Formats: sequence, C-alpha cells, structure tokens
Amino acid sequence: MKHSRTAFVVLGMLAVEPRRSGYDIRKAIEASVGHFWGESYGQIYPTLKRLASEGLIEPVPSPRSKRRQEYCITEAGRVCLREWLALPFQNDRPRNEFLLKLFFASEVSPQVAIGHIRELQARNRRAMETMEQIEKLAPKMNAGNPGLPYWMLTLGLGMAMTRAALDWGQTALAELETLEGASGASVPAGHRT
Amino acid sequence: MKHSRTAFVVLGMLAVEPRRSGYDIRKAIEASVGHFWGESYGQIYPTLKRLASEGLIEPVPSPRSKRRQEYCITEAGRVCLREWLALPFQNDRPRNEFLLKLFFASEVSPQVAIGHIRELQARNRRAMETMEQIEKLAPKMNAGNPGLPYWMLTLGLGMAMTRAALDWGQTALAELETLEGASGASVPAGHRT
DNA sequence: CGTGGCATGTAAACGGTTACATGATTTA
DNA sequence: TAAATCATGTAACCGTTTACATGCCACG
Repeated sequence: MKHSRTAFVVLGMLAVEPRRSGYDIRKAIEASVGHFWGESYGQIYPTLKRLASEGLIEPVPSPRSKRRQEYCITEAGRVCLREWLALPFQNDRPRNEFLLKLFFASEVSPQVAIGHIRELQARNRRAMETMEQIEKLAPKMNAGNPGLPYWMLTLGLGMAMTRAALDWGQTALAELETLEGASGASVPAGHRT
Repeated sequence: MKHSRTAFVVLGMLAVEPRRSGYDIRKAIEASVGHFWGESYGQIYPTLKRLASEGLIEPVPSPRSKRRQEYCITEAGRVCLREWLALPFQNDRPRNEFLLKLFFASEVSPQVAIGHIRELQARNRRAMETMEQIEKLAPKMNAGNPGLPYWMLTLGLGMAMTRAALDWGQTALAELETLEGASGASVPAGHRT
C-alpha cells in the first residue's frame, strides 16, 4: 500500500483534468511539469493498472475510440493525493553531470570546460525561451483555473534559476578565457603566470 | 567495458588525490561535490573492485592500518577519465518533489504550499551558509591546486542558483499570503510573519 | 571501558529506463 | 495511401538505495 511518486503525478494529473489516457498523462507531464519531472510509459501504464485496482482511479470508456482507455480520479484517490501533498517533500539526491565534469576539468584542457559551459548556455537559452512562451500563453489558456497561480509559481522558480545559471555562465566563460590565455599552448612559455 | 557514472566520480576523486580508501572517497564526494552529486557505499565498493580488475585503479597497502585498502589511479585510468570528461554531458531527468507538490497545491489549502516554501527557504539558507563557508576556506586550503578555479566555479553556480531560489521564495510567500487572505480564510494574528 | 568514528562489504529490493512489439486513427 | 501521431503494453536490464553484518582503532 505504499506508492511511488509516479503514482502521485498520475493522480495529480487526473485531479487537474479527468478522462485522460496514459498517453495523455505522459504528454501532460511533459508539457506542464516537464522542467522538473519526467515519467516514461514503462512507469505510467503499470501505475495506472495498480491505482485502478486499488480504487484510487477508475477506468471509463472513451467516446473517441475503443482502444483508448480513459481514467478518472476517485474520491479515495483525491484523499490520497491530498495526504501526500501535505507531507514534507524530500530532496532527491541531485545529480548534475555538467557540474561533475566541470569539477574535474583541471584534468583536461580549458577548452573542454569552455565547450561544456557553452553547451549549457545553449540548453538554458532554449529552456528559457519555452518557459517564456508558457508564461505568456498559460494565463490566457487557463484563466480562472485554481491551479494557475501555483503553475506560475513553479514556472517562476524555473525561470529564476535558469536566469541565474545563464548569468553565471557568462562570467564563468569570461574567467576561463583569461585562464586559457594564461596557460594555453598559443602563448609563449615566458608569458605564463 | 561500459562504466556507470559512479566509476568516473571515483576515478576523478583518485585523480585529485591518490591513496584514498572507499571510505575516504565517500567523504570526499560528500564534502566537495555533495551539492550536486552523491554516492552510497553500496555503489562505491563494488565499483572500486571493478575498476581495479580492469586496471584503471590499483590497490596499494595502507601505512595506517592493515584493514584499510587504499587505491591509486593508473595511467589507463587517467586516460579513461579524460575521455569521459571530454564527452558531452547529459542532463539527468530532473526530479524536484518540492515543485511537484507546489504544482498540485490547489488541491490543498494555501497553508500547505506556504509551509513547503518556508521549509525550502530554510534548507536553502542552510545550504547557502555551508557554501559561504567553503567559499571562504577553500582558497586557503587548496592554494596552488590546479583544480581550485573549477571547484570555485561549481560553487559559484550552486550559490547563484540558491540565491535565485531564495529570492523567488520571498516573493512567492508574499504572493501566497495575499492569496490566502483573499480566499476568506482568516489567520490568527499571532500566526503571521 | 565505552563511545564514536573508521572501515569494508553484501543481498535484497526498488524504481526506473529502454527497447521492443503491435496496431488504430487521423491528416496531408 | 503514406506518414505521423495516437495508443497500449511488457520484459529485460540497470543503477541505486537500504539494511544489515562485522569488527578495528583511537580517545576520553
């Protein structure tokens, strides 16, 4: 009777909007909490079965297709979700491969670190753009939805942290480019610090 | 012949300083990259065995104790580490339970969200303090170490993002407290901040 | 003499991803 | 009618955590 966190995202997504299929739920996760959470089908479909067998969600026939299986959250499911929401959140052990490589970067040439940071900047700029799009469109598409203020808050934290990372990247690149000049192969040996 | 990322942290830690034991490595990870990476003993010890059997590290007897098993990175190990460092980094799928709970917070009372944010602020303030300590002490303890500039960069990103999160938290709390007042729920005067 | 830190390990269980298999339905 | 997308599912595999077991060694 213990649930993985996948179960709660699924429950949550069905609480936000009923009559979703496994496929829908995956897409909804991608589109709404994709910046900070992900799930695969291999996780979602078994979870759906399990939640249904426990009465936390209930399968309903789809008007669109016989193949498609839609679900609704039950009252028991809502209770379960609310209990979990009120529990203290746990910090997942962070795993940032970028930072790990940067940490050991003195083993390789400064260009490697510079390359990684540039790549990070590119990814963060892209992330920033999509978040800006969402920021613009979400209020219009979800006017009146009680979830909206919270959705905007999650977006706000994502944007704030991404902005901070972008700023850091800029100064970090500047720093490394001087460091590269100081120890790089293109500089005569006598000019080293 | 494919290695998990655990192998590379271990290799990296032995590249930074030789003659470390599994226990040492764990502590070193905690102390230096703990903000963005973690490993458990159940992962470290088997990895050590495997790397040794592949000749990427080599066990050396300890002068301190017969029980203690120290390791050094080999030339092959260094090559392997450098290759990995140059490879593009992968973004791990982020999993932020705090944001997930905040996203679904309209299912529960605003106080729940407020409580979570306050808790986040507390954790971030603590993290900020330890990072500030490290920022102050690291340069003195590692003067001349070629890794130092990179270590400070990783610390810098951690601090920048934590600062951004702290700022966000402040405005988010302000916002939610008005939202709480607007929805009719009265708060006893003594409970306000 | 006891406590806390040093030190090494393993087995079971878990959570999760990947790759694969299959086919219906919509749209260009 | 071809391509894209919708849609469901599973089995194998992997990395990781947890809990447990053991015992040394230094210090107060």
